[in-house]
Amino acid sequence: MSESSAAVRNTRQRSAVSALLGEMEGFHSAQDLHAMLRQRGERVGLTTVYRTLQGLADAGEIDVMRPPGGEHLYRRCSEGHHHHLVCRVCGRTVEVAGPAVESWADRVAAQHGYADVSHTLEIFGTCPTCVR
Amino acid sequence: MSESSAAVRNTRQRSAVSALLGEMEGFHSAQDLHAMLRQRGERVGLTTVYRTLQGLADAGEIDVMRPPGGEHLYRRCSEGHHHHLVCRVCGRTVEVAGPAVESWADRVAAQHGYADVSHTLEIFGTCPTCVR
DNA sequence: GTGGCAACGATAATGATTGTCAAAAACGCA
DNA sequence: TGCGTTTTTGACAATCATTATCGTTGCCAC
Ligand SMILES: [Zn+2]
Ligand SMILES: [Zn+2]
Ligand SMILES: [Zn+2]
Ligand SMILES: [Zn+2]
Repeated sequence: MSESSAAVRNTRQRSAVSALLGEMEGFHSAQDLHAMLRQRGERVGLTTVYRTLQGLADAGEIDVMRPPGGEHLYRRCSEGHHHHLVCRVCGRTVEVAGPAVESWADRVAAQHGYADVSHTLEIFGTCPTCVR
Repeated sequence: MSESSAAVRNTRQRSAVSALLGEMEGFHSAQDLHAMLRQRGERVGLTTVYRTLQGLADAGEIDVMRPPGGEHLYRRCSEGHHHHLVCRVCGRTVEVAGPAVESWADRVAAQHGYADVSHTLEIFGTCPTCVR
């Protein structure tokens, strides 16, 4: 049987990725983060970066965004359901909450008899700094 | 100067793809559509299906959706800005309009000084038929 | 008709992500 | 601190949807 140990081990690599995410402002790709780690002299494999990010995402500790025609982007976020206002240029991100939107989505889905409702919502724009 | 011809030629292949899209209910992938065309005996290359779909999308005649971890999906839609309530199982789609959401997104972006605002929004669920 | 040029399509290339699996490292326990 | 078990790592190969090539085909304006 054995529902033994959840067994999530502390490794140098995991710490490095997590720490890096703590310092980043906007969203960044796995390959970006991997490159940054190498520049810092941290020795972490690309595969491990992908795996770690996926794990953190599954655990709800970071958010994933999949922009049109690009790689997946990751960012450490606050808890709870929220959405993002993201700068197309630099990735700077503002977390936004829209209770009205949430209820609207659920209501619309219910009206059409859809169950197990979820949604995705992202707002894109050019941030004050990047408008030049 | 010549603002000559938009030069969009009528071809058997383009007609076939467009016609097929007219009969489909929900969203379908390029590969799906290509397979359906072949079954009908239509001789259309996969590359052409991709190209045609992309062209139609650029022209605003069809909508594209990029579900998590899957291929791009295409569907012929009505004109104007709208969003989709999509069945995770069968792809059945309802077009929904949410003026309140549109203005909310613009307002939020403006409050933070973001310009050139756009957004993406999709609602997912299980349609009445697929709930069994 | 016919010539120019867009469209086609078989094929190769791309590129992010995932799978593989032997070697390395954690960690509970002695 | 040493050991065995189990997880994690990471170099490399594999996947797979999409895109780029580029010689051929065929639309269509004249
Ligand atoms: Zn910016
Ligand atoms: Zn929401
Ligand atoms: Zn359904
Ligand atoms: Zn909208």
